[in-house]
Amino acid sequence: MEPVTESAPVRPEDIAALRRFNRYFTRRIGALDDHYLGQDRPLGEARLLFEIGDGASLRELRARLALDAGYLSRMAKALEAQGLVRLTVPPHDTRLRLIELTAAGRAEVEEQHRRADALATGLLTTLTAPQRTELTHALATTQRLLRLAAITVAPVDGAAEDARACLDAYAADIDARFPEGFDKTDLVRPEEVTGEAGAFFVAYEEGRPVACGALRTLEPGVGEIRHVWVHPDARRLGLARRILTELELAAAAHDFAVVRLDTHATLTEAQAMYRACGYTEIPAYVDHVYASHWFEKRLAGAR
Amino acid sequence: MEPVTESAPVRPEDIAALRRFNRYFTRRIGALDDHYLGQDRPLGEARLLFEIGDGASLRELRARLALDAGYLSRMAKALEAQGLVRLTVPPHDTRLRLIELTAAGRAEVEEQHRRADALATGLLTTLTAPQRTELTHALATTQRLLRLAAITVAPVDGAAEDARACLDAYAADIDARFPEGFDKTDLVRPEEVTGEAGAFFVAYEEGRPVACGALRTLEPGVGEIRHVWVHPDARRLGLARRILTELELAAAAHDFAVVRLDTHATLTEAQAMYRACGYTEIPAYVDHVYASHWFEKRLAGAR
DNA sequence: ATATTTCTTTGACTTTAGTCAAAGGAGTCG
DNA sequence: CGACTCCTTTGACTAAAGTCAAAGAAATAT
Repeated sequence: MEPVTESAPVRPEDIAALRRFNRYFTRRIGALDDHYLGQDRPLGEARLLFEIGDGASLRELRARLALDAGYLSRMAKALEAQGLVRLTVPPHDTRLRLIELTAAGRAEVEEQHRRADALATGLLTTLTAPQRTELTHALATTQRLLRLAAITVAPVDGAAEDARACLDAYAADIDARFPEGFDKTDLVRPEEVTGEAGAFFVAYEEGRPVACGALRTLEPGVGEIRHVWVHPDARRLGLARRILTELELAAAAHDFAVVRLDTHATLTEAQAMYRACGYTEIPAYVDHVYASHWFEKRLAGAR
Repeated sequence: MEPVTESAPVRPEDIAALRRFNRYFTRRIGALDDHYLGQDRPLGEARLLFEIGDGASLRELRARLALDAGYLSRMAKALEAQGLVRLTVPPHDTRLRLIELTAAGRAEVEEQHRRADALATGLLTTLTAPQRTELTHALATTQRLLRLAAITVAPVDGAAEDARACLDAYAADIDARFPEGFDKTDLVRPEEVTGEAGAFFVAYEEGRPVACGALRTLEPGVGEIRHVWVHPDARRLGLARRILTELELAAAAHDFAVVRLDTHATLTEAQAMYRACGYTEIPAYVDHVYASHWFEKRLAGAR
């Protein structure tokens, strides 16, 4: 299966705007940043130092920064020789190396932060207070949409690791949020969301699953949307809506004429979203302890 | 003399927003771009190729890209050996080298453009049409404010080269725009905008003068603001307003209780700006052929 | 016309960044 | 226990990026 999203052709002016911005930004700001941040230190080392944070294993850093093992090993050694980091062997797995900042290393990172702050401050001082606020809003919007754009939604098997991870997180979320708790046996079973029976989608941001949604057969011709969940870090991006769209497309492809779903009374934003997406409230079609509102949408595109 | 702008302290949340964005953008988008753009070619060469455009001298490129002379010379030779550029000697100064793209070089640059377009398109396809529009607006706002933030306004001598360049551009602008034309002898004389008599400000973007404004003594205690001009490429950023603010601060520092200015009937945006900045329309205080509206502002901060 | 400056080229380097493969010690799984 | 996998280290490279200084040819300033 491939992604099922269909979308309008991208307008040239939007492409041009993005490219113009990209060019301006990398030339003017990004370059500055790298230059000031590194100062005396090679950029690679500076970046590594920065990424260590409160300690990490070389293995993690290698994955995160996409570095060659040998290259990283040597950089770590170089930083150790400069007294900026400490390399230790974790007792639970002596193959690994933990790397953490020494006091000197922490001072260096803080100096990096100070410089970056000074750079940002220098830029902002020339703006008036309302302009700064406007900029902050525009940056937030830009970042939100770029993040959303970089997230891909793909159909996955309900039994796949990513799917289970999302469902577990979903269950834990619900369980923590509602006094009724959440009974894990109430989750969809993999076979309910596979092939003819239904569908399961996972959204990925930089390779990590950050949202999911399930579609299963409620009765012939009627689908049920369940477990629409978004990782806390990825909320307020408009991701739930995208998952919903995918699920509806899948529902149409499964020849469902109608999809239904239920939601909890306290999730008012979710309810607002469903309404905005064309759902109408209906009487209870099923009884879950944690459900208190039921919605339905008639699908136009069923074949 | 130093810049006279006084401004509110920068709020930490604005600094944080800018840094967060910077980090996200350079990591996610900027990096991608470089990687795809270069492809088989060293990044340095790819960038150089891109910057040549419709031809340039090595001297220009050296300044623009901040490259070492030797390094650039060698890269140019490498590109020439690959048949992508042609190096010629301009007749008017045989020390210089002009570099221009050959057909093959142009094809290569176009390929770069295509790849960058494809990259941008790929990002944008996952967004809905309204989201794309929203992104484009947010990008435009961000870029406008970042540009504005990166522009510095400095007092310069009225006889300085940059000042004269701005005034010449101003005069040419007016001359082209109004049927009455513009008589250059009507420009302020350097001594009118120096020291006790007045002030002259030039705004710089990446080292180039992009706007100016003059303050001169009209009569004791009364200043006159003249020649507020913004380069066509730097309009709609809010730069005129910034120049105006600088001029008013200078006027206050010169103990002017009042500043006046005149403007042409057709410059309705300018008039709106003056009104928004606290100017009120007054009867003619002087007669320039091209003036048809006169404004005045009483300054609070005169010492 | 002479001195000074400007611009490019060349030689001789160094540093940074990165790759690849071999090797060896530690876990893990059957 | 043995095979296999994982993680790091080390050696041996290469390519890219960049620096510095000397030198030569042309323009420009005095």
